[in-house]
Amino acid sequence: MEIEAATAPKGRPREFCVDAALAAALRVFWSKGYEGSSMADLTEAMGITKPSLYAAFGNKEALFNKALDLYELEKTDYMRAALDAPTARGVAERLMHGALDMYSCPENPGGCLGVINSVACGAEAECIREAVVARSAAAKQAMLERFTRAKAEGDFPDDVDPAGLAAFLTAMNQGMAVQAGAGATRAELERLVETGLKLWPGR
Amino acid sequence: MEIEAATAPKGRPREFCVDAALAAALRVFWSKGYEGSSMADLTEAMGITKPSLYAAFGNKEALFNKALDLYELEKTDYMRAALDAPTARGVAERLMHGALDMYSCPENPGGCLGVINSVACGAEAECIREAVVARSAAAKQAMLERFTRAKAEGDFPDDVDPAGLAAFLTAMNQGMAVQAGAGATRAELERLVETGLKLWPGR
DNA sequence: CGATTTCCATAACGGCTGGTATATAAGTTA
DNA sequence: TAACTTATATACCAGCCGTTATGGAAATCG
Repeated sequence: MEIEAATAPKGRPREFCVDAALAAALRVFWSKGYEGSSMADLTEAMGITKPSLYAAFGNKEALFNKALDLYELEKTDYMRAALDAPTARGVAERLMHGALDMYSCPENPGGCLGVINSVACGAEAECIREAVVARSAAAKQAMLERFTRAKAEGDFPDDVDPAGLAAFLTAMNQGMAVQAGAGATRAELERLVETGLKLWPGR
Repeated sequence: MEIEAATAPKGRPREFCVDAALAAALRVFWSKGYEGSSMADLTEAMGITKPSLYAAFGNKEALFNKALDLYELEKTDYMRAALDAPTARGVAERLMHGALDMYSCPENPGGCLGVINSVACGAEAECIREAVVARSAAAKQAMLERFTRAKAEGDFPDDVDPAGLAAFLTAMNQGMAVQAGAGATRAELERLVETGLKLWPGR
């Protein structure tokens, strides 16, 4: 019956924290990409051995997908929050500033996990790529819907279309990610954001 | 003495065309990235065996650098041409349309060789990454100088700075590359370019 | 012609890849 | 205590990685 949380894990309890290990794995994937991260890199960073990793997470691909879930959960929630801004300009501001904070946070690896793993890869990582691309497509779709509403509400002129604006904002985010991954300083990214917002239509 | 071109290659002549093989190698690197391209992939696409490859090009890294030279030479010369446009807006137009044509040409692999290999990689490909990043930094620097001149010539308002504009255009290019690599259609990229040019300051 | 030089093809190298089989340690339940 | 269940540690697997040694084929030079 056991309605309460399972208080009796029958066998020997594991000696490591699954969440902490997953967070460590995320950092590795984030800085080296899926293909560039070897199992040796991962186990060393996670502080566990290979059998423990396989028992807890399945395999490398499953581990990546769980790391991707974690990434979306705690690293890109600024995106969801941004879409709640009252105006299209507010959305753009929150989105760019959120990206800026994330990409220039010294505790994070440079760049964006999604961009890193969606550009190109060998044959065996193709399914990873597809998974990542699908997620970013969903994000772009949400932006498109938000801007369609914004246009109906008169947030920007008639001669700019919502799809173009969504693609534009996505491109700015991706460009920031690439430049951050290439070693751009926070000041440089700030200039980029400032320029992008200066060019943003309306207000 | 031999002032004329060497007409007497002493030993057995090679049976393949070096330029064609290099072009084939470029396509592989361009679609799979440096790490994702195995020697087997390369030799198969180039139609030669591994010893021939090593004799003609050195090793994988040297082959990549030569492919990168070829890429810059014949795939990104639109960038150099763009900087010669009479106005900053002309530069932006040529740059974006040039990128659009290249990224949506069905004969090319999707994406940008530079972006693909500058985002992240394992330890052994770090030197490749640095080489690619250095080149794109040079391109950005050329753009910065062009826009500094443009500002002096009054091509755009005082409240936008040349560095920001260079970073912005670079970001647009990188965003297009990422989206093209993720499977965006030409129509989608056209919308992105159109929007970007609509937001461009002045005129 | 013979000698020399270079290229091609086969096959192998050590090392690393992601993934496991086996044995032992560390807990719980009875 | 004995029986059971699960985690850990070591060692290992087949397969691929980039790279190279070896042996023979094809050209020019003397």
